[in-house]
Amino acid sequence: MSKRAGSSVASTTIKRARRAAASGPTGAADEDLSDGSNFDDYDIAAYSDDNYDEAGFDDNDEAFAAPRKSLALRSKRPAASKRSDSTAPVKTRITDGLNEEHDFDDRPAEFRGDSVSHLFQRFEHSWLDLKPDHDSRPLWIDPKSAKIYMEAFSPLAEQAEDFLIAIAEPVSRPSHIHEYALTENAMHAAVSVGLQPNDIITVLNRLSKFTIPKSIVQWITEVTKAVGKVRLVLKGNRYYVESTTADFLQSMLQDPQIGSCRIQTEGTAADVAVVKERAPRMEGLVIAGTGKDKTGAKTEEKDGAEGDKVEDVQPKNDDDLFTSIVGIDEVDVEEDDEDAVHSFEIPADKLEQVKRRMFELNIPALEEYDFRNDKLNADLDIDLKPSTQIRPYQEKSLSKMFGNGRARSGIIVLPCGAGKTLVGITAACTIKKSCLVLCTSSVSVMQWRAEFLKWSNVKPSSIAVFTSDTKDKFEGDAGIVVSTYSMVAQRNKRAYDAQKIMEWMQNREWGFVLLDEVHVVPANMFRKVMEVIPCHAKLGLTATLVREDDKIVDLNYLIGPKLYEANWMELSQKGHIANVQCAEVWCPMTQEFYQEYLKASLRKRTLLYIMNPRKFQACQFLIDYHEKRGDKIIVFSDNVYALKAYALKLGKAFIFGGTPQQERLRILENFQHNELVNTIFLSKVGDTSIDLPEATCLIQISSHYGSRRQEAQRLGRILRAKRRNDEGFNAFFYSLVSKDTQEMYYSSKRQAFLVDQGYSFKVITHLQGIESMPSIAYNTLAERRELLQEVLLQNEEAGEEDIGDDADDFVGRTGGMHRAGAGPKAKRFAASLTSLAGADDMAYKEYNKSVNKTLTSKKQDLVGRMLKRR
DNA sequence: CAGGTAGGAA
DNA sequence: CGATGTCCTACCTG
Repeated sequence: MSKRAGSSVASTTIKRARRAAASGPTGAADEDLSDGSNFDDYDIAAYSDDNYDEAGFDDNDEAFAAPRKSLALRSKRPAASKRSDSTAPVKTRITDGLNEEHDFDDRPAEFRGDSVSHLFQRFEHSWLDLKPDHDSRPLWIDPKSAKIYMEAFSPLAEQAEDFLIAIAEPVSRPSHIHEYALTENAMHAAVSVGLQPNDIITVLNRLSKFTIPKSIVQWITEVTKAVGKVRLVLKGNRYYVESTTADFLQSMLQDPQIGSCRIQTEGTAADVAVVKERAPRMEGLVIAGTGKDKTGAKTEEKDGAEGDKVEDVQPKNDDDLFTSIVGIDEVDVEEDDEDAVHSFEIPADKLEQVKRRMFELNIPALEEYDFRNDKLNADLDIDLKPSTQIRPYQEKSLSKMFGNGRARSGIIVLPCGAGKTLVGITAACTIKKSCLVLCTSSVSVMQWRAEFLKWSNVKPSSIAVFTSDTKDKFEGDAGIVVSTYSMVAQRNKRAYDAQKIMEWMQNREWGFVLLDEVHVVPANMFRKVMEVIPCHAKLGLTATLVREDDKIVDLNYLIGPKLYEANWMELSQKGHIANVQCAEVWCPMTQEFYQEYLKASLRKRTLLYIMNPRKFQACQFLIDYHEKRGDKIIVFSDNVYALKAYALKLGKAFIFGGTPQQERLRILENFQHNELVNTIFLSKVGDTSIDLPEATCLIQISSHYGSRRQEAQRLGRILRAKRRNDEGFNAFFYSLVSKDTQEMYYSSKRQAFLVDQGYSFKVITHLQGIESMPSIAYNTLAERRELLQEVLLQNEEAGEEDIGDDADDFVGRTGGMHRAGAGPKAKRFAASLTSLAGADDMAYKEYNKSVNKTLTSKKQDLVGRMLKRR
């Protein structure tokens, strides 16, 4: 277990280079991003007078009055006006600006060209020869950073995107220019999905505006050299490492870590057992639910694609797409495989170790399950109901999984509400073996069971539920078990019957494990699941493949490569998920609150900016506005005190962790069906593990801690809303932020994920008509003072408790003990799988910079200190 | 059903 | 740079 992720020196260098490149604002390539950096409007003077309305921009657009900003900034850039060829220089400007105090934009354009040219050298690409017909080719490839920029407006964009998804990791996909990164993981995944390195290079070359740089070609060749040569298979409940070339296994066994894990069979140590076997092809396999309607569904999906210049072939299905671009015929990718397969055995408990080591050695193990030829495990009688039709993108993701007739392990990333469950169920119906479904909460356990019964014809007695409440077994030889991660990963004492079930589960061979919310798996406890359950194939499902620690890369060897990631914007355009208008509402602090804020300790500040009366008013206004429109509104607050305070003041129902199950159901029932209940308040419970009815409007009142996952998950709560597709936007997402507080920092961080998915956040500094709203709360100074007193009192109480706790700490509090020294050291850096889902994030740095730029010196000090303190 | 314990998330 | 505090979940026991 070497600490240093032991990739080769070369790859480390590439990683470093990539990291350096990633420290630029990843999305800056697209003009949408400049909307994200709207801090140029920042005006610190706003809170010195209590005049809330003056800062407003009365640009009335739908419900919003949003500032039209930053256009000036863009036009100030030098030759950058030609967007398509200027992405890199823009990045440079911002990146270097972070390290230096001066601001390039202050100088006239004609001077800047010269004085900063040295900064562009790294990104100077004019030496690359554009092809004569470069206009019709959509890709720019940066030889240094291995980033690819795609012109999303190109006629070939759709095809290019299919290709890029397969070979690279999407970094940012706003409307015009999409950014992808070529990474080792993506390459591994591409090859394991069946593409050959040469084909990748060929297609890239065809789509690129200039001949691919040598460095990229070399890198691709290098990285993919060993990929796909080795498989990991489960046979008769034993794990084997398998390859078509014995040499590979021999060299792998030279590695001490892997060699020591090998189970010695009879014969000399150097001898590798040879098994005769031929890998099956895709032929004959039909993914359930796709049936005959395949072409019909495809045409619907493809109708956005316009004329194709390069190849005049309209691809009929996914495989054809590649071949039509690549120009190779139905050549099986395993053509050069020999019929003989060599293998050696490893024990189950060394599985993770071996997989990790292989991953480090750049020989990622393919995990494929030849389920059609598995005679040992009983078949499960399950099929999709005839009425069930899966959508094109769901089929596409599954075709990645079953591409060669076997089931590959891997991860499918789909936005919430896009039918992840159905993808999982379809996969289970295709494999038709015993299946284990793992979820994070017991609510979703029940949901999964219900969905299985809804979409498939599986017998209810074949689906067992295994939680602390219910401990079933299924009837017959094969079946489905739905359970929670913690149930399976439990390492403490178990209840007697739970123990029984666990033994039963461990002694059978699972054909298929479905991992819901797979981003939780890298957590220390949950990864244990992988050792405990013997399974052939694993499929991870998630909407947000991000974590705020660096563990997301571990999924590469814990589960497998990312097989498919959907483009949110595309799904939204095609009407599969709602079209959401996102907005950030800036609420100035009132004078008296801000005074306290500046004095207060870190903890008090949180409450102060959440309870900001202006924010409350904004919330009240938005609720009123959307209720009148007939929207169903969910209000989120992380802070329970604020949640209660808001809800009680507005007379709305609220649910938090302490709400009993009965009452939750009652409230949700009312919210769903009662015309009079259109708004509910939710704490963190709403993020996961509550089956929320459909809502069309979402308001966040406290959004501290920059959790991108949470933000995306909350947004996902309204993606299902599709009722009013005719009106353009059919869902609304508001973040209420107290101006000039730490909230601004968190907010920008949280938005990074969604921005990379292509969402643009409008900034609202003034809500039209708020001052004329009759029943608006806290409109008098007296009321606000009273609220302030209450908040401060609340803080006092909390503070006193804290002192008590601290005193206990000296004695040694058990609560704090179990954490001490337990956690592994997590560092944060831009790593492959992370950035794949849009994890690279720079917004906050820009924020700091531009804030300071606009401040007067005295206040700059103040705010500077304030920002540093966090 | 309450209370305890353990764990995750940022 | 690590510990921090809070909220929430799940499990088990009495």
